[in-house]
Amino acid sequence: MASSLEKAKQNPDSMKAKILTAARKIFGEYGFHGTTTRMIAKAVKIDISTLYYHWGEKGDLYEAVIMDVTEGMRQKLIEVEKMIKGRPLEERIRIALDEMADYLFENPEISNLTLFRYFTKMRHGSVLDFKVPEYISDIAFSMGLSEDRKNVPFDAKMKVLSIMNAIHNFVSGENFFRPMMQVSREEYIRAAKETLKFFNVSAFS
Amino acid sequence: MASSLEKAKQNPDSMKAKILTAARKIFGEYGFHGTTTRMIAKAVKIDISTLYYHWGEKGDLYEAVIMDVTEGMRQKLIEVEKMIKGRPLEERIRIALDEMADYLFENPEISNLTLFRYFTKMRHGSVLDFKVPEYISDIAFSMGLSEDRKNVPFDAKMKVLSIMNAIHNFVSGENFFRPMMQVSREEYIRAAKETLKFFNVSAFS
DNA sequence: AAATGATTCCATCATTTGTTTGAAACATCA
DNA sequence: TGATGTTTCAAACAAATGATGGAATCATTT
Repeated sequence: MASSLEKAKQNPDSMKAKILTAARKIFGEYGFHGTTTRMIAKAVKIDISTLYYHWGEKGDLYEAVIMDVTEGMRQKLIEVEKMIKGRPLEERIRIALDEMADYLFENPEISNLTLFRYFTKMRHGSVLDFKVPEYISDIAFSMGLSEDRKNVPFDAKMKVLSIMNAIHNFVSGENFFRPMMQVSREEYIRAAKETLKFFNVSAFS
Repeated sequence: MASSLEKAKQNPDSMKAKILTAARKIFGEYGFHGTTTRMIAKAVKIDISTLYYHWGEKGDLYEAVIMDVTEGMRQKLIEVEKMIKGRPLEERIRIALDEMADYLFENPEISNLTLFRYFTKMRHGSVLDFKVPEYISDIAFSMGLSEDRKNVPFDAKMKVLSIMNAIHNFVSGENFFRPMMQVSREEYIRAAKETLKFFNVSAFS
């Protein structure tokens, strides 16, 4: 399925991979409709037809981007789950929030694209909305909100959604919020993390 | 400034107002770039040139929409502030969350448009990013997070942002999250409110 | 070196999209 | 009624955008 994507990621210097990387960033900033194939081609400094040669139509490239960031998140979540295994709850929460925030602040397109997907209607209905439910359940289980990894209660899922979105909000909102607060990036990230902990640590105690 | 908008809102049956209402909804669903003037015209069942006759260019209509929803939020917040005045903190939080959630679930375009604005770059830089800081500060003050209405500490603003965005997330995310949870709208709204209270009540105690 | 296949670009097309023009329909009021 | 101003629509335009064909370039193999 993702063999085209996988091949592209194997060598990050390949044209296909470079296009994907640029597309990730630009789709993340402007959204699907706000992005033109020409914008992406320009960023990679190639002709637009080269882009089409490698990825086909715009929608296919977008789909590849979504799969790419989804896979990145999945990997990171597995990594974090290993880090926190066995520790006491409060520590688990603190570490997980820290790690996820760092990861997303370094890759803000992930948050952007994720929120885009949650909140925007695609003009031609997107046929690509699987997988989210999966890792929401995984996180819920990993946080001890559910006995059963597969059958996670509705309320637990809502909590996980709330936490994940809160992180995404601070990451994606940086460009809007930070100028309005007039703080440095470091200060902003520090405060975002603290705010996240403020709400989450007290809630799970 | 908004006299054109005000005039339109005076008579909700006026063509100008009908266009505005449709624009609110469609811009909310598809975002600025995802919306075409033709989509809006079609929704109102008028010719596209009639739309231009009343509102001028797309960007101006969008701006009017943003001002409209912003004003709606401001009004609602004033209303809520009056309702909760003098009550104990926990009650204030519960009522405020309930009220704001109800209001936004009834007017989801507000949440959509708000989040869009926070997270999306406009291709031609939007010159319209005032006012948000204002009412963030107002809420912080009203919640007792700041002594001074005008000079609200950074961390308090971050908390308010976090709360407001959490509500917006559930409202705007309904179309994505609810099918994935397989619950009714009522059930979803109930759970959203409970989740909001779960995080916020414990945090402020 | 020649042949083959892969990659890139230039030029171009068809559609969509933002916007305008000008004439018709409608309303208002002298 | 007729004249004047307002609102509406059909038609058109220019620019932007998604997409493609074909020639040129580059790389690889024989």
